[in-house]
Amino acid sequence: MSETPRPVRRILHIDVDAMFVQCAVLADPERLRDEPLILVGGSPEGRGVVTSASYGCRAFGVRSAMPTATALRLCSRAVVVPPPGAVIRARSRALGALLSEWSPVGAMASVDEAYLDLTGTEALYHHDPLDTVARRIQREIRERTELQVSIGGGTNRLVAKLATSFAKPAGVHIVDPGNEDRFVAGIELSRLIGVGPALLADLGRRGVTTMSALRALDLATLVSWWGEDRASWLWRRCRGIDSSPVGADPVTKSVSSETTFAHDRSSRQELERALLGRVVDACASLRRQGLFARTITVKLRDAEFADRSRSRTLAEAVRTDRVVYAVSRELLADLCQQVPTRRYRLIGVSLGNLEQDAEPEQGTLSDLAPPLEAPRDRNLAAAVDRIRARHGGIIGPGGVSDSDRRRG
DNA sequence: TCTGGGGTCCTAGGACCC
DNA sequence: TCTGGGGTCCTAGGACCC
Repeated sequence: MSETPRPVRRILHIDVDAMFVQCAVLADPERLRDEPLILVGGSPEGRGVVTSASYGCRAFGVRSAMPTATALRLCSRAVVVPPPGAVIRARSRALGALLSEWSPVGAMASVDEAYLDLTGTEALYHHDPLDTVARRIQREIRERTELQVSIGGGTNRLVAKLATSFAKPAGVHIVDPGNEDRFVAGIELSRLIGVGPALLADLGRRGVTTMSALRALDLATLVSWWGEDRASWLWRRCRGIDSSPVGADPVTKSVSSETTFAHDRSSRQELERALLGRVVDACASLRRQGLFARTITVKLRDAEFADRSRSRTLAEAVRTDRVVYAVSRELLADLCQQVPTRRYRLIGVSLGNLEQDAEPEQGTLSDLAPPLEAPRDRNLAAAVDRIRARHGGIIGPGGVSDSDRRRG
């Protein structure tokens, strides 16, 4: 079988530097424009953690996911602000729209990062080196969205993303074709995408603590440890090999809402009240995206940080607070019965098995059973959504939700 | 230091069907 | 009567990422 040579791919990974911090400044420039020490995250009194820290704070050792209280001990002069959700979503959309003008093949990978496949656009951009095109894109993003980004580039997504960390902040780092293997060889094992604490510990137990030690192993050894799939994934990964396409923006697979209590809760009543707030929040998000869900999952995290969940898949897809809460309440009861602990730190609900519309099929048994959601249920939910959109989220069945109360 | 909230993907076992 | 293998869906849990 003869293979036609595939063109060398030109992939960019665009990553907004401290996106949440930049957006906080854009949301409140008067107060924050000249402030070098900004922490975005939960309140230090509660159990909040740092979502994003300005580079000024990072110089003090502050990192994201660190408890806010700890971060303030390291950097006491920092200003703590909540995530500016609306600005983040708007700038993220603007970034995505701008990038789509540079290439038809691109995808947002999260609110603050995107991939762009420029393969085939060489003539369009005057056969300029990838580095030159990247800097042009970077400049245009700055001018049109006011966002500072770093850009990594290479022949595949993995290498492009790894390259970005060498570009931060505000830089561009391109790995030339043919240099992928050497480039990845010089990277710390813990920075390899997909290698987290658990895999690192597993490797450590087997005496593998460095990238060079991992790369020295043959595929057969890795297969004997983990089986074919995982072994070949890691074998390719530590050599910078990745043929995955850039693709399109991903479709939503689940919608969830969860909350950590300021203090552990134990009474069923308190848990149900908190659960209702999460259901109202998740269902509103579901409807905003025009979706229905068939699977409902309730999650509890106990004082020892152990998670337990119960889920149920319904015969038809639903979207109203009433039905989702009724099912969630039963799942919670089941969880409380089975789990010996009586103190919980977190409760959440997740909606999965999503569908674009939920028209009942004709001529099936569903004609015989009454639907879970009557049209009037859905109309009521839609009406509440409209009122909430006008007045800022104060209506819910049974009262004010947790997140609404926080907004005050 | 004591651990958020939004997600995606994977695995493994069991049920059920062909 | 006994046995098998593949496919799909569901559930629970866990790893990982931003």
